[in-house]
Amino acid sequence: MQLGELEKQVLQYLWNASEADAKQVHVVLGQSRGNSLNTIQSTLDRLFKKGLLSRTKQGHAYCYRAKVDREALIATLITNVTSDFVEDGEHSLIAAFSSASANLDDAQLDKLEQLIEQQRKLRKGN
Amino acid sequence: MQLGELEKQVLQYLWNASEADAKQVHVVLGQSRGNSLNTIQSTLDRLFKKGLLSRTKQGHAYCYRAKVDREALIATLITNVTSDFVEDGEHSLIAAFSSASANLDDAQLDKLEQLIEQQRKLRKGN
DNA sequence: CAAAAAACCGATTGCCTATCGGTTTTTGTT
DNA sequence: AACAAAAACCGATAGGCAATCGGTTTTTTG
Repeated sequence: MQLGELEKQVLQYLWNASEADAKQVHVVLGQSRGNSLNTIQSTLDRLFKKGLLSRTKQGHAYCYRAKVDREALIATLITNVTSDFVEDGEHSLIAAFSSASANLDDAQLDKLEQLIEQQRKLRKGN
Repeated sequence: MQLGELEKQVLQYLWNASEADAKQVHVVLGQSRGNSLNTIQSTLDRLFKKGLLSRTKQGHAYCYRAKVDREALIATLITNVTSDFVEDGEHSLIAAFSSASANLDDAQLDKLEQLIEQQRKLRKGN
């Protein structure tokens, strides 16, 4: 799945705003970029069709919400872009880590280890 | 940077073959997919221009080699696709792990931890 | 130097985002 | 119910990139 510039900005916006209709998004993004309300509407619709947003009729207009959070989207994008290069049984994140680990600083390594521990504890509980 | 289907296959091929000219790639990939030699040549050229392959005149024809290995490419792709979503100082892998950790099985968690350790040792050495 | 091989150029197709104009459908108001 | 305004929807166009080749130019080699 390919994301365009405007689509990314809309997503960012909705992660902050939690919800908004086309008009609101237009005021913030469209205005500054010089887009018409229509362009914003199309973009919201495209994101909706891609399953990245959910929407509900809120009286007058559709009210959009991000359906995936930032972390989940990042994970999806990584999987998509790497899947053709990853072997069976190999998880793309792990393959990715193998290649990117040198770019992580010590603090980030700590953080990751910490997240792993957290995940382990979570499992024991179940 | 966007990679097409054929481009990916060519890369995979070169990671295994270590080096090859258009003709050789064509025999293996083009034949089965029904591409002309020309298509293969264009693709090799496109990958070369993208900096993913290097080439040298080997007597008669260009001899291509992968300039980046699988892991490095994966790392690059991940960075590209996620860069708009990660904050300064944050690494996309860690953001991704936060959301994907639940999908990793125990063995994979082990593996990851192991890789972290390995990376740590590597650093102490320097 | 001439034939064959390889490289290069340019055009076409297909897919996807961005962008809007214009039409239809909904809503909210008399 | 009737209408005007708002919102949604449809369809078209432009731009970017991969895939695909035909055809021409340049190299190589006998």
